[in-house]
Amino acid sequence: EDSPCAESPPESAGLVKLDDSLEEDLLPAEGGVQQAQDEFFLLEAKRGQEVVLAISNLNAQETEDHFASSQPPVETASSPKTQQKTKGREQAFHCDLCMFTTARAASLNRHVKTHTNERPHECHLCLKAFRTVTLLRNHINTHTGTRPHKCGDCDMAFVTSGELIRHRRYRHTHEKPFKCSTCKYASVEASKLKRHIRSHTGERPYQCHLCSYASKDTHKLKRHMRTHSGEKPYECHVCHARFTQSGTMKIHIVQKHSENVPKYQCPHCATLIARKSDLRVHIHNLHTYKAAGMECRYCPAVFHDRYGLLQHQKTHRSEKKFKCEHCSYTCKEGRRMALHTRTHTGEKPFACLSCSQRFEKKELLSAHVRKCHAASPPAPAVHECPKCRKAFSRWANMRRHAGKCAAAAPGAGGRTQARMWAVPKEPPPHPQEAAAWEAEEASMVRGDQYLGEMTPVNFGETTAGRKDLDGDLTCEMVLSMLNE
DNA sequence: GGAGCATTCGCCCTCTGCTGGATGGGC
DNA sequence: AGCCCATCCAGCAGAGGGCGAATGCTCC
Ligand SMILES: [Zn+2]
Ligand SMILES: [Zn+2]
Ligand SMILES: [Zn+2]
Ligand SMILES: [Zn+2]
Ligand SMILES: [Zn+2]
Repeated sequence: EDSPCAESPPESAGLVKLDDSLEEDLLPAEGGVQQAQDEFFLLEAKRGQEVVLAISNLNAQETEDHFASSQPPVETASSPKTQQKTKGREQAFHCDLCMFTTARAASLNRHVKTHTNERPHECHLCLKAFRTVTLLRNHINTHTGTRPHKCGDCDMAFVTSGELIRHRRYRHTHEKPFKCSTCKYASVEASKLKRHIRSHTGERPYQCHLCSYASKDTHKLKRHMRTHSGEKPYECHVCHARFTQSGTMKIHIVQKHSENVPKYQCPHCATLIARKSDLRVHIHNLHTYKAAGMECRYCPAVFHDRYGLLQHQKTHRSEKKFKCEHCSYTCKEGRRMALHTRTHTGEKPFACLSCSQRFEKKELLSAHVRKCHAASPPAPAVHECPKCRKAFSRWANMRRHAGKCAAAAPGAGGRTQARMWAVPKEPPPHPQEAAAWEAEEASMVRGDQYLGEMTPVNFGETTAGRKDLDGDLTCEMVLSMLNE
């Protein structure tokens, strides 16, 4: 019901960015294999084992999840969970109505009640019913707003003690008992570690039934489904444009409906660019060393970065070195002068194949063909990348893509089909997006030296201008400045 | 049989970053 | 009069954080 049309709650105020990620002194990869044994082992040895086993258990646990969940997102794994209760000699108790199995009769009895929906304890305020009085009491507390377990460090309060403990770990103590055995990630909840481990294994258990996409968690699949349904749940409250994701709308509002829009300053030229990723594109296209030199259009000078080339070419602006010997026409390019000379010589190199008329310029010929020999007018004009066969509506955009496509799949021989979500067989170590940032060849500028510096600059402003960008102005700070 | 924990499920949020269509100015 | 291309922009997927509630389990 509450359509997420409006702003996000000012939740991000207390956004403690990284800071305390001082990365300790744990040795990185090699020493980190077993780094998990620390004081936690002493306190909770049992859970420590679970954590260490997390990766190898993942598959079995996952199939269990599918059994347990009401609608399994993927039907593929009908793998048996037979082995799990074979530990004891006592026989297992099976539920007749579902796959539930347990070693204790009492547990089975309790479980069966979940099928019968037997809920003797009814709320007198909303008529909802519950299995036990504890659950009823907790429910009534949500009506009355009584949350007996209050946090001592903030003003939040909770119905159960477990919720309070978890809250304090998230917000105050930052205790993260579940540690990844292959990297430094740690989480408050086991499910978060499980989700994280999928980024190591590449496992994607949640398969879209309409396309080849599969995701690593349910929310991403749900979000993906909007690409099939066309649903756009988020609406800009100013111009009523709609968006598929909240973050996209947020960027829209900042960029279109607020003044003093934050910009990112290129560290190599005066260009200001609205989006950080576009600044990356800018740096990649204009400030990256190209082994093959590029020659100035007007003189023999050669450059290895496009920005230098463009700057240089501007210095030719007022020159007119080429003068037509038949008229007063002047220009600065020999190539262009050659075209002009045709107007005097009458040369018409472009012939129409249909009617043998000849034209002096290519544009004239194509205009003629359009007008006189228009067979099928529209011709949607699909341009295909020669390397990956992906189709583009515009030639220029295809070229832009093809340039990267070469670098992206160097040895693949040219058959990197569109973008397959089939589970990668050999999982990438840790597909951090920042990796794509590397320039393919020796770049004039080393990529990593920007990542920390690309802070937006607020301009058109008195003191917050571009000089005091001494590294500490984060995007969040700028945005909060804009909000008042 | 509860009470009182722990564990799991489910939902929703934010931040991040790349991609390619669209646009507009320069040549 | 077009082409090129740098930038704008929305689409969309990546990772992770936080909470409410159901379910499981152990002990009394
Ligand atoms: Zn608190
Ligand atoms: Zn990890
Ligand atoms: Zn799909
Ligand atoms: Zn708007
Ligand atoms: Zn620049």
